[in-house]
Amino acid sequence: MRDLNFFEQVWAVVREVPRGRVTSYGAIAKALGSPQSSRMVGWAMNAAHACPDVPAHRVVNREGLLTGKVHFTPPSAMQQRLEAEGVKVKKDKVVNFDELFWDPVKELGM
DNA sequence: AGCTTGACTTTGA
DNA sequence: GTCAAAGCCAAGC
Repeated sequence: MRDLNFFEQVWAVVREVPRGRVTSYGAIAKALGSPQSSRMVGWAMNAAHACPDVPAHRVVNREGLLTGKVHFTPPSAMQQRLEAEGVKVKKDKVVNFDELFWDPVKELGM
């Protein structure tokens, strides 16, 4: 893990996110050791956009809001994919986010 | 080569 | 309780 760049680490975590589940930038950043590096998670997602193995649509902000949907192609693809996985999205916001939230630190034992 | 911005979060006032 | 600032790493200009 330490040998990988920040992006690689982020991708590794996001890739472990179960289908129909969502996580937050802060949770991933925290799992990497720096809760405040959540911004980089966003950049990582931007780079991960080219990686089909990295479900960036399952990554939302800490409010469960699809803040990065505008970076998708098309932007509505994010919500569409989430709904396709069983995740209800209302007004760009994940419904039952608290239940659907997937914490890498807790699940991965970090 | 250096400064600014960026898909966020936490903490301080 | 709400507003403002700091912090993180990388890419763009």
